[in-house]
Amino acid sequence: MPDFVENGRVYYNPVDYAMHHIGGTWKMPVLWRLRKGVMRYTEIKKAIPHITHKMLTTQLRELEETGFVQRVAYPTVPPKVEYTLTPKGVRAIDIINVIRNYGLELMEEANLKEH
Amino acid sequence: MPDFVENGRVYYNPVDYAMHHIGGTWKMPVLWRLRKGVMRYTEIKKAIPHITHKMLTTQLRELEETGFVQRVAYPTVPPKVEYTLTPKGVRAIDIINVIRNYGLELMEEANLKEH
DNA sequence: CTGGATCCGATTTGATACTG
DNA sequence: CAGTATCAAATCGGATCCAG
Repeated sequence: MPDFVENGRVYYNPVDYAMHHIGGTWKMPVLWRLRKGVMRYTEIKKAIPHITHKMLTTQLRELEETGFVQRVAYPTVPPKVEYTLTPKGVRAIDIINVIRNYGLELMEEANLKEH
Repeated sequence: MPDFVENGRVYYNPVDYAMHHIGGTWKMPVLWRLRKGVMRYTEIKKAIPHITHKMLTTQLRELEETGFVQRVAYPTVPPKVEYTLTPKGVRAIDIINVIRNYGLELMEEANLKEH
């Protein structure tokens, strides 16, 4: 499998490419929270423990640029901004679900071994 | 979903936990190469483009500690060391396969859009 | 052949302050 | 309410050297 270049960035393999889009500490949690429908910025922030303001905004920006999330801003005062999954984002939920279930599986094994 | 603590380390969610075990740039490529059977250190190194000596050894060490890979060293001169997947490692291949196919899917979409 | 250790630059992340 | 900018801390990764 040769390298894959996009926007001047080199990806070593398909896993690398996929993880660049939905990987990192925060992208999957953000997508996962949006799976049931539209959410406002502050809602997402409250729903994800530990995430900082900076991390949430940068991750949302990247997910928007890569087409996983749609951002709709209402020009009101104070501002109101809504985020929803695009079809591409909905597709990602399938993958996240697999990884999530696998994580639960590993956690169970780990728990069992502690006794 | 509350935090999950193991070995003094805090995991925020099941995805976080799973990715700590098989995530990062190199763990999945290493496991993937081992899917067909036993390999020696240098074989793996040659099979994975770009990986450095340091990264391969540290990732193999971690995969061994977490039970994904078994290491067998033959006390010969020069040394000969063989790596194989454990059942836990074999199980991980299923997940990697899903992520890998998803990556291929995203890469196709991206290629189509470039024209 | 395989592995460990060190140094150092690059990248990522968090805390904080400021804005309309 | 939502977003941007800046700075510092932490983590990660590569190059290199030494060893059994």
